[in-house]
Amino acid sequence: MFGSSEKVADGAGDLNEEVIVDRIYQAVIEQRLPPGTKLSESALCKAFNVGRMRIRRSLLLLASRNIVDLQSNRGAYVSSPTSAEAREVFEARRCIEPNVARAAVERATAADIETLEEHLGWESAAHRQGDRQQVIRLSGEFHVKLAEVARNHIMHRMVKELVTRTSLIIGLFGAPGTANCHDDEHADIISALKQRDQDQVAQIMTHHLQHIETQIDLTARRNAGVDLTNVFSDE
Amino acid sequence: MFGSSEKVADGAGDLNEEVIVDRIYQAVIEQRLPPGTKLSESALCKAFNVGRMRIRRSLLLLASRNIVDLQSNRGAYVSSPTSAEAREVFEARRCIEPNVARAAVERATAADIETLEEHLGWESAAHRQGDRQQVIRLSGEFHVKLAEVARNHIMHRMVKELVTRTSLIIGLFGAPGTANCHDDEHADIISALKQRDQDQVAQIMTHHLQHIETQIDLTARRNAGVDLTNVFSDE
DNA sequence: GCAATAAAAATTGTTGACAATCTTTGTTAA
DNA sequence: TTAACAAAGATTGTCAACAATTTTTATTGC
Repeated sequence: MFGSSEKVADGAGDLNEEVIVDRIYQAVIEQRLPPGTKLSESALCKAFNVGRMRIRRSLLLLASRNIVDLQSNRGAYVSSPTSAEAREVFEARRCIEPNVARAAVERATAADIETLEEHLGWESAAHRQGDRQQVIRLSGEFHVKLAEVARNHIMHRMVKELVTRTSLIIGLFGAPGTANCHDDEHADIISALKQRDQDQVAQIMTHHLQHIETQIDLTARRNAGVDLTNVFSDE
Repeated sequence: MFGSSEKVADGAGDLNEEVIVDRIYQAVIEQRLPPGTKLSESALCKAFNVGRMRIRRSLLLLASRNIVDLQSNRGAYVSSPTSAEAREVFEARRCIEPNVARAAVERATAADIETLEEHLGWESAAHRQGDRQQVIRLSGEFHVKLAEVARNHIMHRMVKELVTRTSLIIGLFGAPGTANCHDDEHADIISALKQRDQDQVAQIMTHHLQHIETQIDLTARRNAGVDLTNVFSDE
């Protein structure tokens, strides 16, 4: 329940940049790291129990994905997308994800579909139990997992970045308590996937993304800051 | 004509990572840095006249875009895409660039079209003069400039990365002397752009990308290495 | 009490030295 | 001559100390 337990928990230790970047991605997706949160080097060093260089490299990578802003001599902050940037993110998703879904139809194995259905099960379970954080995490991850099924590393990486940024956008512009997605639309996607109907999958995805975009309002801006030590504790 | 002139030329100096990354992108696009070329830190330090840290950060950024491979304890090498990766790059381009072209139709100003036509002029001039390196550079850049017209930073960045990787792929798999694109197809794109016909622009782009993909053969693999000091000299 | 200023603390940026690893060179023996 | 091995050299990875900047705290004057 405290940051340093990171090291204690898996004493094997020495996480590489990829792991650190991924953990921060996760934290952003789950909205445990709201936009604007300062990511100080020393705090991250303690949280992940690694040297400062490792952290700096991780922050650079996150900045190159627009997940954090690196301000000269002032430190790293979780990115706060502007409304213009938000529009770009959604446009990019509308361009890419329907095609990702198409590719997923082409390449989905029975095991893939099973995995997605299992995921959907978790999603609706979290929804029923009112576990908001899990709902957020799982609904975002659905898109990433679908991109995995598409078996294109470039697009997978892209979707991961876009989903993460969407989480930030929803955190800033969405109505409080709004999740990323409605799981029933995810169910429709899986259903079309099983029927191997590329056009329909693409169409549902397009509509789904439009739906998400509808749920946000580009005016009000919440701010927030959290304690890093707690964010990265073992749950 | 030699590396250290870099500093002498613009003594203002102190290039930041963005500039260094961009210059290496350029060099890769123009195939002055063939796949497999070792990018040793000391050589780059001399070439750009910056400290090692700056170079290491730049290499990390390039690695995160799959332009260079970072091998532990062995150094950085210009990426040598496998045939599988090549397929992923082309698939990604087919997914993204037709939509980029569509967006460009939506947002192109008269000035934008003029810029593109001017660029096309340079392209055909280079083609006529048989200046292969310029042909390569300009034909790749056309796609990047089109992405600029689309006014979406995410997609612009994406196209830049994909075009650069395509240069590597052509260098490895393409017939020797093959350029990136045929400029007449670029002319068709501009023409459709002027008519504001989104569907047609997308269709031409799709066909154009297929054409590029056709020109490569996924069997033979050339190797090469060059002298860094010459590559980054002022032309 | 409040604003402005100055000192102190904390944080980030950079550099250089050292350790670890790989590569090359040279030597020896089969 | 070739292969295996050892030493030397070069390159990359890491760390700790220092410099530069920002943020916080304390003080002074109004």
